[in-house]
Amino acid sequence: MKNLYSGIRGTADLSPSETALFLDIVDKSREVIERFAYEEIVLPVLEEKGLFEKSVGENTDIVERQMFKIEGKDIVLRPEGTAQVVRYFLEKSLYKQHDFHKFSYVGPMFRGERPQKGRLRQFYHIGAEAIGSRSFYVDAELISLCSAILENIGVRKFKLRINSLGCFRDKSRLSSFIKQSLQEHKSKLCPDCKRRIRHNPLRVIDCKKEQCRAVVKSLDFKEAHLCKDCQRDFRNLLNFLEETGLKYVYDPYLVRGLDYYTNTVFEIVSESLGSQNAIGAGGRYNNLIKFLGGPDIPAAGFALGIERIMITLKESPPRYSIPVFVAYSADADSNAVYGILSNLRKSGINCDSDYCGKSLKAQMRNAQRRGVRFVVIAGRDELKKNKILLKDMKESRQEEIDIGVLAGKLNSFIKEKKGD
RNA sequence: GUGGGUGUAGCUCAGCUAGGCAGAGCACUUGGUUGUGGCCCAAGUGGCCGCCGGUUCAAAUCCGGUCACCCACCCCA
Repeated sequence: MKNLYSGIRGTADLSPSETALFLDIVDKSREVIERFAYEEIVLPVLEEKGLFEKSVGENTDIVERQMFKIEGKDIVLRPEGTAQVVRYFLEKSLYKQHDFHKFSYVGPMFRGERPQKGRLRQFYHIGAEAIGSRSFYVDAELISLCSAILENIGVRKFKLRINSLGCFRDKSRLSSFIKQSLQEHKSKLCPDCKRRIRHNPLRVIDCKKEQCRAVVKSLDFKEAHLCKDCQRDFRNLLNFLEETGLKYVYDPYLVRGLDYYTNTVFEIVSESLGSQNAIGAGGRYNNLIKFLGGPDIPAAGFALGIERIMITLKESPPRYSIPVFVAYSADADSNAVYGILSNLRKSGINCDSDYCGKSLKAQMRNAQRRGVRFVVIAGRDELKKNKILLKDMKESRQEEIDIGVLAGKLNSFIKEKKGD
């Protein structure tokens, strides 16, 4: 036998246990997101190409070569969520309804990168965006939401790195400062950085290579590029984070690659991830809404990568198992057997049976393997008396009971033995 | 997009250096006195050795290509 089809490169199939973990992460995230009063929205996977060119930036890798395009149309599979939420916000003129909005979303994103650990072509984001306030308390709230989600999920070791790029003017100033001052050190930089000076000078200060780090350190700019307001806001934010007990690492060399970021940028990294070590990242984008043709409204947000969170969690949640299995002997009346199964389900009991005509021994083995607590054994003689055997697998005890009281009995057993 | 590694049973892998019947463990199926799980024992099922081509009497093994996966770079969440 030969498989005719295989999955698309860079996409993943989640097994039942992986799916359980995935859904657990989503559930626990939603729990926290709700507590922080962000409203979940579901947006389409298809978007106009131009939206991302304009917001994420035409010179970014994402836009230049990682977007999946629909043949012959200016439509792409969304590579990220923020631009899309802003598109929705503007299209529905939500700023006319209230001046402040908080949204969250969960869904697949698509980028045509070469697959690697923690890097798929279809991957899932959990994101949150707060639109309409300049307050640093919003930045703090997003960061605290982000870490509360991770804690609730059970991600143990993560680090928050934070920086401020400053407002649009500060950011451009920093950019040209870097560009200029790096020209004379150009020969000392790695080939990648030599290229970066031209189209994305900010990324040079984020380079991990020793040689480049040394050059960047010698520039010693830190917060020098920030205007008074931005400096004050950033200080206030860091102060507040400290007051509320949120640990962070101030990293003046942290840069986010998307064009729309201004002021606060942050990322959450975990060491258990390998080279794709960011589980989440975000920041302010005070100019994006205006840039996309809307009013001058500030905003901030973040996104977490579900697959990357899954990698950091070694333990899967305990596998779902049914409490009841209906086994039967070969000579039992099968209508009666499947009738019992059906009635148990009507009584709200999760249960299963054998559909392959296996021996009773094999059925018992199957039930054991699946972690079933109670087995209903239906034999010909018992069925004739309108009875069955109810076996407690853990206690290794069984008793003969009337079919009429089975569901009630099981329901109270399940309640009582829950968790043991 | 660049570099390196790996493709053999459902899973984890040995076999490849030096060509000669396709292997192990786990899992699965059946059985070990009539109709009962775990532990143990026995037997059994299961492979186009990723794919295409070349060399050879003979290829999982050598050579060329190709695809996929993994890791790193890059990029990003």
